[in-house]
Amino acid sequence: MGLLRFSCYSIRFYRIGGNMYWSQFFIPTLRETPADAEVPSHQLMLRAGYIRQLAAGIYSYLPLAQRSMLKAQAVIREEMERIGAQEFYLPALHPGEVWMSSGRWEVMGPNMFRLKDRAGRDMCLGMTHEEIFTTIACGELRSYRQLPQIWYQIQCKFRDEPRPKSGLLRVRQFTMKDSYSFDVDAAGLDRSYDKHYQAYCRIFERCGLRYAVVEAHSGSMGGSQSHEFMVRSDAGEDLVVSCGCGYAANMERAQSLLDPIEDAEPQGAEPEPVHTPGQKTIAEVSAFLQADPTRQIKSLVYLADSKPVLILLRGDHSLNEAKLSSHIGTSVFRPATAEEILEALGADAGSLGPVGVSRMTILADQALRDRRNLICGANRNDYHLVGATPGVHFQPQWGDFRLVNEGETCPACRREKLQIYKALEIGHIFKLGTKYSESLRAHVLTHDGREVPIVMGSYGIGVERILASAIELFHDADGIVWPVSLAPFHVVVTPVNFALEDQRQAAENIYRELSGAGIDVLLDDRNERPGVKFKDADLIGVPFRITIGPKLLKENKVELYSRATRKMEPVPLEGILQRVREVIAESMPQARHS
RNA sequence: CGGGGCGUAGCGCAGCCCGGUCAGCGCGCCUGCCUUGGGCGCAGGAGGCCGGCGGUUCAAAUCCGCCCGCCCCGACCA
Repeated sequence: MGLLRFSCYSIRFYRIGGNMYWSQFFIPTLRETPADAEVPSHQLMLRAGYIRQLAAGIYSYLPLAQRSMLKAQAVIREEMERIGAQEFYLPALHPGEVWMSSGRWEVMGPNMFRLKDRAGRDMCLGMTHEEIFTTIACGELRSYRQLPQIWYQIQCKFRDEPRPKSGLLRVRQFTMKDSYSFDVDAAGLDRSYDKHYQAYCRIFERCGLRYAVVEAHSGSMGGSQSHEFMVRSDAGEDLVVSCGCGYAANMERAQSLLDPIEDAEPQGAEPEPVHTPGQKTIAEVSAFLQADPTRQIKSLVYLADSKPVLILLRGDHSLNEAKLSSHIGTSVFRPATAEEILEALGADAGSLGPVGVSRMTILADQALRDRRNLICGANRNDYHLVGATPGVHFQPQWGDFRLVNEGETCPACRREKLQIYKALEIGHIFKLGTKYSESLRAHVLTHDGREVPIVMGSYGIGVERILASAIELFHDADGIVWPVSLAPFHVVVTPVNFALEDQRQAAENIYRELSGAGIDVLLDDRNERPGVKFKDADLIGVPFRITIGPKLLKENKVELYSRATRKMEPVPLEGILQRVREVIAESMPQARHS
């Protein structure tokens, strides 16, 4: 096949060699949607013959999918090379000890595939490659003179997801472009991070995606700053909080402004216990005491590193566990059980509060700051306290612990209301800092001879998610509508009746002419009725179709059809290459970022 | 890991409740004829140890038990 004629670096970024006759190319389309598929990208990739499932969250990529994967990867390679990144290829099979030295052997928990070799040594399948790249850096990078470095690879990752779902959107084996930057100081990291930010914008723009860049929570990666690249989609599992002013953040990280609340003077100096039999939820207490939920304190007990913590929120707010995790500096926490709550506070959930609590940490959301005369549980079943004032009757550590709600005020422009939508994460960039270089002892000497840990960044793109999100964004009732840059073929040549000599000759001539000019062409030589061929071409999403029919052919013309616009235009045979070049060029997504 | 659902031909499904001419339908596939501008028509045909194991029974796709797999919701998720 033509692909063999090119080394991978000589693939033009929008073209893959190898052109095919449909009757011989493996495109197992399905007339009906397989029952297991729910989201559009999954349904269409199955129906259009791109993928087949092997097991839960494990898919085989058929030739069409592989061609689109290579197209996406070619765009990625070009843009990574543009920022000076160097391509590696690292093992997927790792010795456990590397992960033990970074501490993530435990942190990754059951999400990591683990196995033993014949000698009984712990091994695992890589979920990501901070440890491995850092190990190389550790052995080889000694001097600031060698920095900065940006290293990357496009390689498969393994994660034993608790719940694989939605076709290629959440899987257990997938392809990731991961890169890592190595700098001598924070300013260098800022530059490497910014390069990646720009490169990612260019990659996703060239892939034709509509995306947003949001502030993100860095999670178990550690590190100080992080952005996610998100595609708005109902198939997504993340929530993005955004504002018309440009503010956008992951739900885990998002903040908002609240309308001020004026509290009445408390009746007395001390909180007053009131009998609230059977009133446990905020709503029940609210109704019983005729007090708005905003006047109540919601008290939650968590066990963080096995120690109980009391968390206070405004009655109508919800806990944001990502923010809690950042504040307490551990991801090892969980809600306390009923027994643990009773032991810690002497009452059951529904009657909990901070007043008089001394033996445990009290964390309070800043929405409660400067409030007074509030209602909270009394730590005595069926009793609440009225008139509690933070800072007076209890002394919490203040922080941001709440989930924002739609319609609250944007923290950036301070004027508009926030929107919340579902989104797919297609890329994520992190400033790691020295977390891995310290634990794995990757140090360099500075200009003035000091030994410092390398300052690192880590950057990922889910390649399959580029394809899946493109399909989520661009499809219709008939099938996929690929951006030209990702389509497995640019053009399908469809003679209405391939058995007729004049149509066959015209088709083969066009096929040869376009292929020779570097265009990816599929020739539909099947002995099928035209309707079948049109339906299949629409389904697999080829951006342009050249239809060869008897009437126009008599005038030495063929028809150029655009999958996206569904417009048809007659084109003279002798001008077809030129016209196809034009329409491909016109519809090829361009990077807006410089 | 909790809750729910499903496993019968390549795909989509019926049959199961009420055991016994139930191995069935549509699409796809093969052969022939026909047809060729949006999944055409006619005729013939191939294909399934009914997810697995065990039990009940004269008899099990059907009832019971265990296991496995897959999907959905939740938990979880760099």
